[in-house]
Amino acid sequence: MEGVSGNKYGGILRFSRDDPIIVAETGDSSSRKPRADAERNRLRLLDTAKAAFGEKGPSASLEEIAREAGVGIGTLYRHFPTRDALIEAVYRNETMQLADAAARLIETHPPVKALRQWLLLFVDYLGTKYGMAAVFGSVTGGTAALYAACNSGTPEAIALLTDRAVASGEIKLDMDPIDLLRAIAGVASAGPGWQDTARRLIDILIAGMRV
Amino acid sequence: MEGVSGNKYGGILRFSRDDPIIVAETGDSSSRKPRADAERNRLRLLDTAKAAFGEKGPSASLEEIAREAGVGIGTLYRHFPTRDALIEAVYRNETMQLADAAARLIETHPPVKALRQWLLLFVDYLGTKYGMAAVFGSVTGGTAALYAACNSGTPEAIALLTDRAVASGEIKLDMDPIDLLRAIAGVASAGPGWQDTARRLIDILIAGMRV
DNA sequence: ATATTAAGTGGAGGGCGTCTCCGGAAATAA
DNA sequence: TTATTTCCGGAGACGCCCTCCACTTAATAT
Repeated sequence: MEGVSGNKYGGILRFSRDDPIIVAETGDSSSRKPRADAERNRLRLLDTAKAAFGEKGPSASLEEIAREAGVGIGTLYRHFPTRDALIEAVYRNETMQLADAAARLIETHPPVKALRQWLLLFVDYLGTKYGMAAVFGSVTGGTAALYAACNSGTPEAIALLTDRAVASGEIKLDMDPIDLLRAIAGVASAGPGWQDTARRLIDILIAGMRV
Repeated sequence: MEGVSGNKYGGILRFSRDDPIIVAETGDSSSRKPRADAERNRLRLLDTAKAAFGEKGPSASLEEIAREAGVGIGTLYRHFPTRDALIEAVYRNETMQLADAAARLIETHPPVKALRQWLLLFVDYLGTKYGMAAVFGSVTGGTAALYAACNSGTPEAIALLTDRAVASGEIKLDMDPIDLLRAIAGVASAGPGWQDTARRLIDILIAGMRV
């Protein structure tokens, strides 16, 4: 499992180092002000990458992304040393909305209904972002990419929802709740109409978790 | 649907001796006996590819497969014009065992138990064939590969099982049963220990389908 | 305004993959 | 054996990943 050295994407199976991405001006006092062109290029790359992943899935060509963004391939790699880093950066913003929605649903809905509602939102979300769905089922990206894409509050969001529902005594769940998302994303590889299937699956899952 | 259409060479996708499906024998009596070395190479390729997919997933290098099989890359492409064609050929035999198991379970177990038992078998199967699990969630291969890998009786097998369970009035299911497999395969992208998760998921699914 | 300097740029290049093409080898039929 | 047909196999064109480093340029110091 770990020894897969023949992988053509050298960095894919490595976990990303801690967060080079968030700018977070935590007073690193000594240094000079960051260059303006660097940040500009970073944003251009993110924009282009988002579009590319959206329409070609997570294995879109990085060279092409750089070309379309009008920067050299070296610049892309400087900003995002691995494909995972780029994917993570792209979807970080995106998935934050899901996390926010979770907080809102918790305040306005009873436990199980909130959970169900959020899962439905998750399906909608996968629907609007083809690349996103692919990331979840990705083989190329594997676990690393999955975790990366999730590290924006999604695990916490669903954990919050399921914990509350469990605490209310209405459901029981003896597995990592993120696997519910994996299961849902699993049907996203089906053809058109998968969203209906996904929604039915949600109801099955919730019914199956009820005590 | 459009994916596998690269079949410009006739008859390439013919399968081995006891395959009643494709052979179809439409009186091409005019031609000579197929060459022995061709069939030999085809089998060597299948063997090697099975091993390669098993340990490196469905994106294993075709060049390496050809090299290990001791044939030229051209020969590989002659027999299997696309990666999907090779994957399909490899897993056709494999999945037939699952279909057989379904028939057996139907005769020896009550409806729901048979279904559950078969799903557990499916998990075991994914476990022994890493490549197999990857195929289900594959992006590279996409839908085409998925369908290809499934076209060996797996859809029929699970349809049989679920139909029987539904007919018995014990469960209800308003979706393509193959999506149950997709959901299960979805958690296979998780890290080590995913098999336990998958088994718990099965129980949740079955509980959720109960009327 | 000019010099200084370190961060940032971009593309050439090596390695590996996919896929096509076709001259030549090999097996079958006569 | 010879003729005919099928099949082999690797060279070659091209794409992608990723590294490396000579050069550029924005931010500072003078």
